[in-house]
Amino acid sequence: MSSRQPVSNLTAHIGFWLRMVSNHVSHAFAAKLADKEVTVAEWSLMRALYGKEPIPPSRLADEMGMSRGAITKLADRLIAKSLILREASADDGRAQTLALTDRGKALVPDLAALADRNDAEFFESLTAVERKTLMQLLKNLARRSHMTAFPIK
Amino acid sequence: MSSRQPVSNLTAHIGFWLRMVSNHVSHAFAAKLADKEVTVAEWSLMRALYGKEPIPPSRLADEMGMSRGAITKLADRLIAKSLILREASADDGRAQTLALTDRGKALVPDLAALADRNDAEFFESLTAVERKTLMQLLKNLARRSHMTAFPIK
DNA sequence: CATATTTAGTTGACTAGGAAATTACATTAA
DNA sequence: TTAATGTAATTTCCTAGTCAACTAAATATG
Repeated sequence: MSSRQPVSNLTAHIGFWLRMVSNHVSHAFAAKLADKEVTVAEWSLMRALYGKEPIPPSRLADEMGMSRGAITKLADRLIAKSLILREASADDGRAQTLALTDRGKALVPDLAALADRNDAEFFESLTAVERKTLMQLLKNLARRSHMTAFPIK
Repeated sequence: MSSRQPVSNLTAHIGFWLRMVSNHVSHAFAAKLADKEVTVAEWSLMRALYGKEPIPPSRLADEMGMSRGAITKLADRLIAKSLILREASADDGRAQTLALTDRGKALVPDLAALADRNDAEFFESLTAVERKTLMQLLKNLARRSHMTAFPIK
């Protein structure tokens, strides 16, 4: 039944190029973060905590698009590095909250600068108009497909 | 030293939206492939073999942007599913080659159809002009940053 | 031509995530 | 007010990668 279907070229898909570029950008960012001994997921969690009240892991899981189990382990690693801390919630005996330590708070601006630099590095080869167009197209796609969680992987 | 740097919003980065959309597209594709009991990496390897002479794992590693060890294991899984086969190279006693089985060859067009459908699903909300613009911008970025390996993850 | 080096592939230890089971607490209903 | 149900987080088991060590074969060198 399937033998007559033509097999389209991979590179004919927008998704192909999207993944190609996205992966390279993420890889380059991961390499920059590695100098600070932080992973992309760790950065993402720290950024989510920055400038906010302590947040329960379940909310981070939703925001970051990861499972709760993954957040537990990710938080464990950040706690081991003294970048965040976990505290039992005052009002709900089941709940925990996560918050940046002073060390964590101090590190976020450095990492944010790396993120800025990484983005600039890849996209400054486009004109200002092209960048705006690209951003707008991507935002539209995200909105129309109801993409809400922050993209980690 | 870092305390006065402003911390830019994550959503200000093109890379953020790129990753958001790319991850959603890939996830949706993975779900479609799952019905056929194939992973994205498995599809990618099969597609790389399709319509070609047997290929050494080392070349697949380069093309797919994965380590050789990963290709060994990925190939093991595909062999277990009788979708590809591994043969010793005639001329080089160290080398192996990988090729699709008949079953594998027959499956590729089905999977390619899923890839087509997935891409259409996400991007048909754009106009033809917008799609073309997006594709072109991504291709330019890929070219300018010398992205060669196929994007797997 | 014997030995050193390089190359192809595999294997093992480790990392990071998901899904389901588990634990502990909270809420609802009888 | 006790039992049933629901919810928050963690733990366990599994998958799929990386990197580094290893094996075997090919090539280069003294």
